[in-house]
Amino acid sequence: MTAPLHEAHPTGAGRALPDTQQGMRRRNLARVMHTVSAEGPLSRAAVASRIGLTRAAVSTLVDELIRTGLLDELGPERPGRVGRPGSALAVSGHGPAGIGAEVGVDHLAVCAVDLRGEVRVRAVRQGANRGRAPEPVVAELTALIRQVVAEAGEEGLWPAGLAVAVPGLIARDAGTVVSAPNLGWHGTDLGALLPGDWPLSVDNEANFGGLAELWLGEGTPRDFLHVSAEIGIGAAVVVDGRLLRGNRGFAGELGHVPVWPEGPPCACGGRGCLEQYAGEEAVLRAAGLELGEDRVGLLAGRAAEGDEAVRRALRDAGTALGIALTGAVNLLDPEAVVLGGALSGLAPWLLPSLEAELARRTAGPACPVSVSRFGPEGPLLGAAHSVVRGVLDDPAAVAERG
Amino acid sequence: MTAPLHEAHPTGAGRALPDTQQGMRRRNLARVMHTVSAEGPLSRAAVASRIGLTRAAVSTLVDELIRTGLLDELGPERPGRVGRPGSALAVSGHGPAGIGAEVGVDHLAVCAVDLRGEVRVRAVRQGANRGRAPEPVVAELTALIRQVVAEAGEEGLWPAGLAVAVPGLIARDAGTVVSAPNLGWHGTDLGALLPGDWPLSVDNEANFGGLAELWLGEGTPRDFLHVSAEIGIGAAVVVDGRLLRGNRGFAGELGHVPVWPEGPPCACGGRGCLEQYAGEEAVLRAAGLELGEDRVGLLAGRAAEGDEAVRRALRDAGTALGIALTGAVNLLDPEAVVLGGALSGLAPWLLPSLEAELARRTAGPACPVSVSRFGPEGPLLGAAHSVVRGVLDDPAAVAERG
DNA sequence: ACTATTTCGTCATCGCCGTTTACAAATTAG
DNA sequence: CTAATTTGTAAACGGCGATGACGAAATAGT
Repeated sequence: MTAPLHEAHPTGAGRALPDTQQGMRRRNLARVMHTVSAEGPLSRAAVASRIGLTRAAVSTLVDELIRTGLLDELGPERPGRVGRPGSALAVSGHGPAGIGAEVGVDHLAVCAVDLRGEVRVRAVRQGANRGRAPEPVVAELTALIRQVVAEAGEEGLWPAGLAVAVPGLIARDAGTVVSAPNLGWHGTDLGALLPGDWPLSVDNEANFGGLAELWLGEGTPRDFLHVSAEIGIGAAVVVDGRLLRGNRGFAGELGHVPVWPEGPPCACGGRGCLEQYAGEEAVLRAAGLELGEDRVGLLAGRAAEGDEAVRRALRDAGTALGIALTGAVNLLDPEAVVLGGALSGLAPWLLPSLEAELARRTAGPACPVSVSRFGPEGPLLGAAHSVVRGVLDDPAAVAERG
Repeated sequence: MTAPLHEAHPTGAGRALPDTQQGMRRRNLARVMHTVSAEGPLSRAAVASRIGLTRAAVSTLVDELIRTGLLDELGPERPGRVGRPGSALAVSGHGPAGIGAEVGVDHLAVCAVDLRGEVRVRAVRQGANRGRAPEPVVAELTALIRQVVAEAGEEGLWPAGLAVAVPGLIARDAGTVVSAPNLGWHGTDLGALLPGDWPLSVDNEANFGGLAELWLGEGTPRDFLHVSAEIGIGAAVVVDGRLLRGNRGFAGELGHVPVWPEGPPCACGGRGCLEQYAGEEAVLRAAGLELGEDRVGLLAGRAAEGDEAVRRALRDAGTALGIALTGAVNLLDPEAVVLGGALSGLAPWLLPSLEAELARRTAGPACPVSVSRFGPEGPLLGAAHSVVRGVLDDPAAVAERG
């Protein structure tokens, strides 16, 4: 093919904001931050060559970022090459921090992450939240948050925002929990219950887990499916480095993909949904176990001991997951599937049947399936990092507030 | 919720090109073109208020676009309001045009679309292409293209690019047909067979059909699933106004989503794929008909006559489609599902069972299903318009060449 | 009919920002 | 110790949108 290829879905069209010189400046500040953040200590010249601007332009951008405390000048690099050594720049470990919080079925967790991406403070509170009213649970969470914020403050960090991961459906662009069956919450406006001191975002646990994988996973592609399961089975669909939320924000409801269309009825109104085969309750029932605390640990323990009923239950769950994922993979053609959340702990017993099913139903090479490094920590990390990313994406905004 | 909400998946990060003033200018030229194109004749002041720039800035942008022949000044508007009437601007009907081409199983089609979006020239050539070698088919297509280009030239249009719709899998960012089972083509490099005179793009028929729906459909949302079927069943997944292509460019293979996991074996290696229930061959077989020309017309005709076997076959296909779409809708949460291509002609008999199945398996309000206005013309229109969109997206580039 | 008001398009000026060019500083190569 | 290379900065330049003012062309009010 001699002629250049045309892109049929250009992105330039959907831009909403007017394109002015100030916007250009803001975007370039963001690109400097992202580059330094992603590629460690870097000289001005190195940044310039990476983002395609001149050294002079980068100098003024870096000056501004140093003035606002978002970048630190570490001093001259130890040279190995010819020429004057550059002055290493690094993202500051002080200043704005992302506060992540998680409402789990069995615990509450909060952490503070600095711009470098390091977890600086964390606090966890064990205790079953299933069936408790939102108000006392959120009150406890607020106490934890205030504690973490205070400790972070002692280290020179101030909260740039708060992100809360919840196991349930969240209304898009609003902090309202539409439905969290694990907790028994419905139509709960978290924004009204949480402190309004900082910018707040609330999102599905699976989504934040997927974002953690995208931002922190090593070698994670920009197109993948991140599957995580508690009682429900959720997936984060990441396309071209962006999380797909869907029209109402309900995208990723893998748990209600039909697997055997005439299977057992499901709460959603359908029959034979994935959740009926690979959901926590279904697996426990198939394994002959009862509901209780630390159900994943129980399953993993029994499976490791060689309990045949448990192993068979997990094998069957893997098969059902494989069927549902075959559909998803055919529809989305992702570069990889990543198992996170509770699934990562059960992966050894799920993976064989899952991968077999996926391979059996795929013509060419099957989509690779891997296990998240973060396990149950993914959502919390993803939440905190979403705030950090927000700062990296618009450093000028934070400079105005800081 | 008092605090502003934070976006967890900012787009600013992935920008590849350096952000310079020339880029800003180019983007603003594009925004002017898009605005005028989308909202009909508009004065400079109206454009300015819409895109957020000042009248002065828009004036210079418009001057440049008029100089390069992309915009026309129609003269003073007839005023209904107080104040000096503006001078109406419209997209030019001369200059660059998009050439769309389609390789169908039973026909070849080519058309030329001007920047206003109007089809100015079209040419169709009936004749079965199934099983023919690529070379003679593409030679015929090339002749049609040259004919259309010549006729367009007489109207003052010159080709800004050529886009070809093919019923099959296309390698991403290359003009190679990986597999087109309807035609019997495999690994065919169309770029080498087609004239290299213009920028070329090749894509799946379903994708171009979905883009036509996105760009030309009235009231079509920016998030939807466009399903079309010939022998295979393909879907265009449109997310936030962008076509989702997937890692290898194979996204949207709805035909191989498992519907009944232990159903009849499929060429893909799986069992019970949607194609085994709603694919053209399967429906014809279930209806007791034989393969032949104009198979869709045959089915529609018999169904209209009241043939019970045909109606039952279509009803069952609708049910299978409904099951597969339930999975897709749960995964993507689109705003709508649109049936296009051959399906639009059969919609009266498919829709009832399809919608019933979708509603039965959905908890809240089911995702609305509609039928494309374009029918079998969608892919051709989408292809031609993709070239036009490319011009609107970067008018400066075309000015350099024109 | 005449004036005031409103809106449109344009022009000159200004400010912002990345580029270009030049140069001093700091290192390695020979 | 000199030449070559690379870094960071400063000054002049040029492109581009914003600002403010002004004439042109319509309506609204008297």
